[in-house]
Amino acid sequence: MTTIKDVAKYANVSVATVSRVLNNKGYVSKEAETAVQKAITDLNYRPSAVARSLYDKKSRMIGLLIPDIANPFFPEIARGIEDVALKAGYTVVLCNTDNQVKKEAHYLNTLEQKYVDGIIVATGVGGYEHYKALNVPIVALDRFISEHVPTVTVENKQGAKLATEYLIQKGCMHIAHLRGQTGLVTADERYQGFKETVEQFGKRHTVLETGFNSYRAEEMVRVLLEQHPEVDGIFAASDVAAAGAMKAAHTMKRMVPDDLQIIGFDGISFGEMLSPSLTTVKQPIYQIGEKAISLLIDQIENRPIKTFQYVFPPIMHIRGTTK
Amino acid sequence: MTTIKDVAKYANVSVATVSRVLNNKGYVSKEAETAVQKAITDLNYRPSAVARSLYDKKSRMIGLLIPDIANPFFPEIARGIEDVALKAGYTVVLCNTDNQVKKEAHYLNTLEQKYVDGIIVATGVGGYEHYKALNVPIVALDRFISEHVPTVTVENKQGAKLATEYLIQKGCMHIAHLRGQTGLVTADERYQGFKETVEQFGKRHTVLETGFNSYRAEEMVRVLLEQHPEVDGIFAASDVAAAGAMKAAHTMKRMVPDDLQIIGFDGISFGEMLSPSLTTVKQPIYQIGEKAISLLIDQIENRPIKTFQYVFPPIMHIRGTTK
DNA sequence: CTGAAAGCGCTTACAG
DNA sequence: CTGAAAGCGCTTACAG
Repeated sequence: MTTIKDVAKYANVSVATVSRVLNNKGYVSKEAETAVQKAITDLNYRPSAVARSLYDKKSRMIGLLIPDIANPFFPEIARGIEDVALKAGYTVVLCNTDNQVKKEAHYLNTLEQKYVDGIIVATGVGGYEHYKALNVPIVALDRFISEHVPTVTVENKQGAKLATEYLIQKGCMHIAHLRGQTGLVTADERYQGFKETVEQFGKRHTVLETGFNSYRAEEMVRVLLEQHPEVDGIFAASDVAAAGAMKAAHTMKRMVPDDLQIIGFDGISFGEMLSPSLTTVKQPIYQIGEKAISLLIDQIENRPIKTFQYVFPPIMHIRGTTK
Repeated sequence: MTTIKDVAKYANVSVATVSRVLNNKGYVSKEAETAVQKAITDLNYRPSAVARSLYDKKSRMIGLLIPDIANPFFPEIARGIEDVALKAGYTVVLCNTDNQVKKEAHYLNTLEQKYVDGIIVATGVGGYEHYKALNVPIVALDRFISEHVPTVTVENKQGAKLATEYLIQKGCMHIAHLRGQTGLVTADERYQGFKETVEQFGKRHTVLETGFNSYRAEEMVRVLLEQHPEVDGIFAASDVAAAGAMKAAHTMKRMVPDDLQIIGFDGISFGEMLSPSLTTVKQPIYQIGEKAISLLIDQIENRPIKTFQYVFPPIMHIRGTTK
C-alpha cells in the first residue's frame, strides 16, 4: 500500500504539503502541487479513508436500519437513499433488524464504533432514549421517534380514506379490510381511515388482521368469501396482502374487478405485474427514501433543517382491479 | 467520547493493559482485569473500530456490488449475505452499480480506501484485471471473473432444459422463449438450454428478446399471441418476464394453464403471489448468497477453500401456470 | 504481569 | 509557501 509518506518522498516535499494538495487547502506553490500530483498518479496513491476518519471522526458512511430488505417495500427505499448518498459522497451500510431489539442494538453499537455520520431508522423497536444516547444524527422513516428527530412518513389515514371512498363510489356494498398487525402505527392509521369512511357512509364492512402477509391474506380471504359471498370490495393495507386476496378470488372463481374489486396500499413495483394490475394507494417510495437521506445529510453537514415532519401524500393509482 | 486513555486512567493501569483485556490477549492479573472491566462499564466505553482498522488494516466490513437492489432477485441474495455476515461479525456495504463501469470503479475505490475486508461482485462489468488490482479477496456471484476467483452460480442451461422438457411433456407444441439480453451470460446459457431441448424434440419454437423486463415481455407476448395464437407454451428466462407474459395472456383472454402454459426462472417470492402462482425454475437464491459470503469470509480469515466453482442445481417448482 | 514507546496514515496548528 | 511535530485511538513488540 502506498501512503502519504511515499508520495512525499517521491515528490520531495513533506507530508504536510501532500496533505495540502490532497485537500486543496492552505498555500502550496505551483511546482510543489504538480510534483505531488505526478507522484500521486505515478504511485497510484489513494489516501486512507480510515486514517482520515480517525482524525476527524467522520466516515462518510451512513447506516440504514430496516426490518428486512427482502420485504418488497424496502429495496426501493434503499435505492432512493443510496442514489442520493452516492451523489453526496456517502456510502450505505445495510442493516436488517427483523424488528428485533437485540439486532438493532448490535447494529447501533457497531455503527457508532465505525464513526458513521448518520443513521436512518426505518425499523420499529427502540424508543427515543435508545437513539438519543447515540451521538449521531438520525432520521426516522415510516415511523415516529420524537419531535426532535426529523421524520418522513406518509398520510396513511388519508390514503386509506381515498381507497375506501373509491370502492364505495364504484358501488361496493360490503367491504373487507385486510389490516396490518395491531400496534404497528402505519397499520393502525390505515385501519382508522378505513373505519371512519365505511362508518361515515354506513357501509357494511369486515376487518381481517392478515398482517402484511400474502399467504395469510389468501387463506383468510378465501374463508371470508365462502362465508360472505356478498363481499364485493377489499381494501388491503399492503399490496402484498392484496395479492393474496387476488389469489383467493382466483381460486374462488370470483371475477376481478367485475365481481370483486380490490385495492392495495404501497405501490410496490410488482403490483403492476399482477393480472389484472393492482389498483393501489401509492406511496412515493423512492422519494421518501430520497427525502430521508437528504434530511440526514443536512444534519450531518450542519445545514439547518426547516421542518421536522415530512408527510407525503399518497396517490391513488387506478389500475385493473377496480371498475 | 471516552477513549482507552480514559479507561486506563480510571482503572489506574496503562492503556496497554486495557488493550490486553479488550482483546483477551497477553497476561493480565485478575485485579487489573476486574478494574478495567469496571472502568469499561462505568464509563460506557466502546473501542473505536476506526483506530483498530488503522492499525490492522481490517474493517470487518464487506462490500456488496449488485446492479440494482430494486431488482427483485437481489434483496433475497443480500439477505442471505447479511445474515451470515452478521453472525460472523461483519457488516455489509450496499453498492448499486447499474452495471455501469463508472459506478463500479467508484465503489471499488471507495471500498478499498475504507479497508473493506472483501467484496462480493454480482455485477457484470469489469474484467479480471479490474479486480485483481484490488488487494482484497473477492467472490463472484452469478457471473464468472476468473478461475482464481471463487464463483457461485446456478446451472442455467440445465434449468432451462428442465423447464422446456416439462412444457413438452405437458403437451406444448409451439413454445416461445422470452430470453434475457444477448451477451449476458446467464441469459445466453438459459437460451442455449431452451434451444437444444426444442431442437432435440423437434418442436416449433419462437425466441423473443424481452430482457428481464416485465413490461416489454407483456408487449411482445401480446403481439406474439396475436400473430401466433397456436403458441401454447412460454418459457421465460426470468419470473419478471413470466409475469409480463401472464398479463398478456390475461388481456388476450387466454386461459393459463389450460390454454397456455408458462414457466419462469428465478423463484423470487412474488412468483408465488401471482394468480395462478407461477411455475418456475427456482434458484436457491438465499443459499447462493450464503455460499458467496461464506467463501468470502473463508478467504478473509485465511481458511483454505477447496473448490473455486460452486454451481447450484436449480429446481423446478411446479405451481399453477402449468398443467 | 505491566508500562513506555513506536507506529498505523492521516490533518492541522505552529514556526519559520 | 513549507516542514517538524503533535495528535486522532488503538495494538503490539520490547524491557523490565
